[in-house]
Amino acid sequence: MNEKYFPTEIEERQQQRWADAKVFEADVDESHPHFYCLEMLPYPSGRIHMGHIRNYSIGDALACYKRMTGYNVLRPMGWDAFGMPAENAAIKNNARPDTWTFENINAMRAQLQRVGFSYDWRREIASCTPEYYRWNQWFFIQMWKAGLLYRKNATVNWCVKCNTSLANEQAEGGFCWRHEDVPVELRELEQWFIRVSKYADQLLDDLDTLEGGWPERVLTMQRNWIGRSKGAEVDFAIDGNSTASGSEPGVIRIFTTRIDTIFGASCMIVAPEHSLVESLIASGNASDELQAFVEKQAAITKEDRIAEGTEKEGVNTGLFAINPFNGEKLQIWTANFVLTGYGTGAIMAVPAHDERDFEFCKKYDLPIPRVIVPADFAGDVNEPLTEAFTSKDESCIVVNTGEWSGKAVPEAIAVMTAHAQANGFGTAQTNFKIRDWGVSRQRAWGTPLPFIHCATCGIVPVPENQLPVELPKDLNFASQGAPLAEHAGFVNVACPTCGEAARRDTDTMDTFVDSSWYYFRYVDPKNTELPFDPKVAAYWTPVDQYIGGIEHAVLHLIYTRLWTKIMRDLGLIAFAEPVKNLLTQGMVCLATARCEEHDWLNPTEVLDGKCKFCGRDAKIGRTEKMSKSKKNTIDPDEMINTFGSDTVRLFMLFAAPPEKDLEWDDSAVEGASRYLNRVWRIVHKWHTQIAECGMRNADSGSSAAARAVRRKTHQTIQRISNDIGQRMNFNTGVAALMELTNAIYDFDKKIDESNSGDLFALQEAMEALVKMLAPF
RNA sequence: GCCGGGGUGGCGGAAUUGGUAGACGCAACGGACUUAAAAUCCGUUGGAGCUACGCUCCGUGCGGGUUCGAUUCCCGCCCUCGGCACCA
Repeated sequence: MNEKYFPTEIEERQQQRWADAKVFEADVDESHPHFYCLEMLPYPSGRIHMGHIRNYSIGDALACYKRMTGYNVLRPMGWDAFGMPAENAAIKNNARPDTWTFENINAMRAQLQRVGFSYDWRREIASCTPEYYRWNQWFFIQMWKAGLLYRKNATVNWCVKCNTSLANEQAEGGFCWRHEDVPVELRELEQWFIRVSKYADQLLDDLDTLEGGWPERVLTMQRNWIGRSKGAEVDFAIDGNSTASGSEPGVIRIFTTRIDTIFGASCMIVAPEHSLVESLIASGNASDELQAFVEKQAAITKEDRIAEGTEKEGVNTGLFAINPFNGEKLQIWTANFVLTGYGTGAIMAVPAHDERDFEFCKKYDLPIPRVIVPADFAGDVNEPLTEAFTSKDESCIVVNTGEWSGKAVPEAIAVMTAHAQANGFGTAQTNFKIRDWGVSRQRAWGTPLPFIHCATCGIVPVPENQLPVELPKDLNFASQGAPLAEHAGFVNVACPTCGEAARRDTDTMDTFVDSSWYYFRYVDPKNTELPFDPKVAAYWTPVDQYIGGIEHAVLHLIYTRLWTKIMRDLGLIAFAEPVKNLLTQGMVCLATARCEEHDWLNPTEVLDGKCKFCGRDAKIGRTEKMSKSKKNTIDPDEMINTFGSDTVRLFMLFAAPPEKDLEWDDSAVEGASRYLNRVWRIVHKWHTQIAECGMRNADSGSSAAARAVRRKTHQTIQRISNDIGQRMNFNTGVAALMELTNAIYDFDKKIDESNSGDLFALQEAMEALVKMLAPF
């Protein structure tokens, strides 16, 4: 037996047949259950890489399985086509970013088609086309009208490499999301913001409805990022006699989640940037020590100040505040660990029940009165604590707290908040870590903001019948300035309201706007009246299965959830969450190799542990995510030329469960290829005979061997349904098919060709095998 | 420090949630076919032991526990990978 199949030839022929038969095109069809299978759309960088192939192979297997089990499946693909690399290429070559982008799209589309992914290419979108981005502009105008979009002067994150401002989500930990080694600067800029705060509660609460469908860690990351804390703001009057001038009574407003511990307040602490400190210094009444401390803190970046292990430091301001609950006079300090930008920038320090406050008050010898004890507490409340008591047990009891003593913590919080409210010195308050989304970008290759600045009318939205505001094709990228602002034909317009000369907004939108709603456009990609027809969207959406990388856990995936809620409020859709099930696939990894002389080496440049170029030892490093800079990449095209796309896809689905990282292994790829050849050979050995004899009666003289193979066939069908349909464990599904193949080979040795029952069992097994292999 | 994942052969990983641990594959070794090689096929492959064509014991990070039975459940540790973290 020397037959071998030639994958490239077969695949090409088959792909043509699929295209001719339009098998992947799906439209609204109420007679079938529907399934929306979506993968995160790629940025058109120029080349498809293995990470893409893995992502789309997972989606393809699922989509194919769903189609085969009777679903009407929507499976689109598109391009996240605005962004920096195109603009950088334009600057470098003084060329047009659209030319670069579309060349890349064409190349990458051809690659994807060659892999044979089952996309409905009629629905392809590219976010940089006016047909697409006009709806970004339309959304912005709707949001502006609804008060969800506003403009303000703000301190924003600025990446010098991107040469633009960034949203908070894109500057996590003080570094740019695209340039992880570039710390962001802070700049004052007038910017557009989307009012995320209005949706903060929903964004958090609705995460509960995703439980089970989304990975726990993504839910956790989002919960952390949204960062809700419920508490109260309380005003502490500043003791008038304590100010040097005696003329400035004022208050300090603090935020606390534990108003029940207010009798345990030992002192007040404000941030060094707090207005109280500022005015104290301005009035000349600050001590030298205080002044020096504030200057010192101002010189330290926020990241350093909150870094782990930074010792708590503070200075007494000399002022006093009055505890509104018991009239106690408290010293007011300033300290490095109290930050502006969270809460009110001022706290009451309750050292007995907060570790940070404990550390601080211990250091500066401030009192540590205890006001919370466990329900079964039998000791002496006034016994000094050796550490903060921070139990979150709801049965804990409030003590030494006047009329509220003896109440359990939750009740104490409720009634004490009510008391503060009733007496006008406090209110219930919820704080969030998440901030409004700064969406302005000082770049030219993005969606123009559809607003006009008029000296008399202020900000005027472009009338909807004038959309899209198109990006000029003749921008000058050679100049060092901002191409849009320098383009007179773009900038200078008549005000739509008064007709006087006015200026267009010359910033563009964050590209995360494009990806926040793109998969709604797929359902109705040619619509010229609306972003999409709500009726068509009602059929296909929400997305049944979304597949993509974990890196978007708090970026894209939080923005798109927000956008969905906004679209719901605009009446376009009727649900709050866009994605029912999320799969975050692991990375594709490979060992790195490094030579002293030639730095990172491609695996093909290492021969027997030596560098191909100089013969020095090539050190094999850790396996890491494939990346160009480390040269540990494998080119999908090369692999497909050698083995065929079916082998590459089968290997990726078989080598690891989808959410785990996958280590590239050449031998295992060959194993996948061997397996497909094995299937091909056994089918070719028998297919003529089977085709000739047709279906046989299963009962006629079925042998023990035939019964065994039939049992295996049906067990395998059961396993595949479970592995793909329920668990999305493609690796065990492939293993099941390999077992069935082995069983067929066993049977092949025992088969009695004159026994029609044997032939039937063989036909049934092989037909089932080939069908079940199709999704992979 | 807090919240999640996870720890199983030489390797990637199974065990569909309390019922034969190591499926399937890779690598390795032995054999068949071949003048030879490739390809293919067959066999062995967690460890130890034995009176050895079968059987016994030990084995799922460590120590206990529940159970007729534990990789799976409970208690206490260790390690590891993510996320969060002076958030008041």
